[in-house]
Amino acid sequence: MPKSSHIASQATPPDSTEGDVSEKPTYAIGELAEMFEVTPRTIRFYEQEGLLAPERRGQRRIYHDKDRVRLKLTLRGKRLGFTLAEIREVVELYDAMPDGNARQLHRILEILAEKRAEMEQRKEDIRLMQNELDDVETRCRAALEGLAP
Amino acid sequence: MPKSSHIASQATPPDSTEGDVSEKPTYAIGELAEMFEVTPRTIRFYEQEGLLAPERRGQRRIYHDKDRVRLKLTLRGKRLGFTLAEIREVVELYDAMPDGNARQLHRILEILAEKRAEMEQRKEDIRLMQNELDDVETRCRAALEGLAP
DNA sequence: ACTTTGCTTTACGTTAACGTCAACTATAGT
DNA sequence: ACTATAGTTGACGTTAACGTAAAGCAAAGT
Repeated sequence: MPKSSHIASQATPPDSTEGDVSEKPTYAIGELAEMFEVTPRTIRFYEQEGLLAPERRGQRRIYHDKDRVRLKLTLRGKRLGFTLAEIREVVELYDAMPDGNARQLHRILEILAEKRAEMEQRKEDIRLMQNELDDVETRCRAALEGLAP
Repeated sequence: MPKSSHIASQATPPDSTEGDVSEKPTYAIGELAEMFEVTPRTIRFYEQEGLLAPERRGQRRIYHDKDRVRLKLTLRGKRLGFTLAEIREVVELYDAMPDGNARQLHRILEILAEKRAEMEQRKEDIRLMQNELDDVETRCRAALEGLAP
């Protein structure tokens, strides 16, 4: 790849290299990383996996709010035990929406139904897990009572 | 390890090698595996990780209801995105309970509080995720409407 | 001009959670 | 006695999701 030296002939209006005053906010990879307490490596990895597609300004990645939201969704999915592949599947629904034909749209509805079912399962799992925690706590406190009354 | 050939001098009452009629049920590893749709390998691995400790009858592993419940808890934890290490931490609470001293018991209460917080986070994650799904579905149906009215 | 700071790619390393043989053993049925 | 059917212990392989280190660019401050 020839290091293309096109000198930003794009007329991005009052494009200040930094200090977007009253403009749509952009983030460097480090900012985003700190913001979500992940490493830049993680963010680049997610891009490599097709979960993010930030703008490029020269060599650097520029993240917009749209990207920030996506990262948030991704991390949320992770906390719920989804794999990156599964998350990408959902994320791609977003992109596939605007120009989707009928068959694609119906396919999306199918996937949505699946995910919805999984969420219900998770909710049930949480409910049961909380019961367990309650149970352990109760017995734990009982043990403490019977120890030093 | 000398293959100890002590011929089961234990008086396990009407211990039929199989066919426990009206007795506490026991399971072979394969049964348990099928029951939870995991492989025997997985179950052995969980044992190796300290999550299970089945009885041994000779060379074979014998699983009781207690073990079955533990496996169930483990898989539930996995679905919620916990690592085996985290799950073990909770599982060990169970064991550490009966003979726990005051300091240990308080430590358990600490961990319980942490887990509880995590569960709340998960619940919030689910709530938000469901909103997302609702949103996508709405827009998806709208796209279908505007396609073939 | 020089250094710092932050980013870039490339590439190999690591960890968790199993999968996949291979070689062996024990029990049950015929 | 032989075979089929689980189950057993290694031991190495695999995949996902990053970590880590190397080498280099580029804008920004001093």
